[in-house]
Amino acid sequence: MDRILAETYPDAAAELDFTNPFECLVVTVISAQTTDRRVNAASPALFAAYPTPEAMAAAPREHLEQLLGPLGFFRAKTDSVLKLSQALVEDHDGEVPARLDDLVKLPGVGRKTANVVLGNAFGLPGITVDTHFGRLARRFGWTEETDPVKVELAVAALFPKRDWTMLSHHLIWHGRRRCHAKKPACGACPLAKLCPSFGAGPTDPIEAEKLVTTQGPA
DNA sequence: ATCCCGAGGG
DNA sequence: CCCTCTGGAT
Repeated sequence: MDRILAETYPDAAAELDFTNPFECLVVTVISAQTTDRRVNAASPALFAAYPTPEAMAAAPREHLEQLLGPLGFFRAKTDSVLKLSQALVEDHDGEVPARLDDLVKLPGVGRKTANVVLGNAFGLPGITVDTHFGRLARRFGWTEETDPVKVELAVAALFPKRDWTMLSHHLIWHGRRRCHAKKPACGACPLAKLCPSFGAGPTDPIEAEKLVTTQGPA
């Protein structure tokens, strides 16, 4: 299945430059409620100006707001990256911690963001459980999403190679290119044969949500 | 109108 | 549980 996704989303590899933990962390934080295209457009200038936690912690708020403007929520995001950088400097010696417990204690970092950093920057078990993945999970009827261990087990069964870095990005691209919120491209979906919502099941995302008994992934 | 690689606060 | 933060693409 890893191979199928790699062939289906060849461009996902090009987007993979999240081995720098700080960049990975900041990019994920500012990605909230925004599209990856705008994040990718804004990121080079952001990290050219402020490549480290120390530099970003000392950045003028006005300049950050200008850089983050096109993303939306720019005041909240400026606040987030400033507080995040300051916490990294003050509490973690300017380094991004590689443990889930430490990551979620950082201001503005929740479980989704922490898992992205673990999976992408550190190569540890941690998948990108974003809204894209939420749709996929609902379609597959995974109702234990709130238990991250269950989610990881389910995904590991689907992707036995467990290349967490590529998996995270393939799931993102799968959400972007196939498993849309509205009008999903089920006909071109590489997971169609495995998806309970394909064919007999409802393909409309609103109908598919009725399949679950609990909330989506946290 | 709806949604996007969410988190914090009430 | 609810709400707010925000702008651009479709």
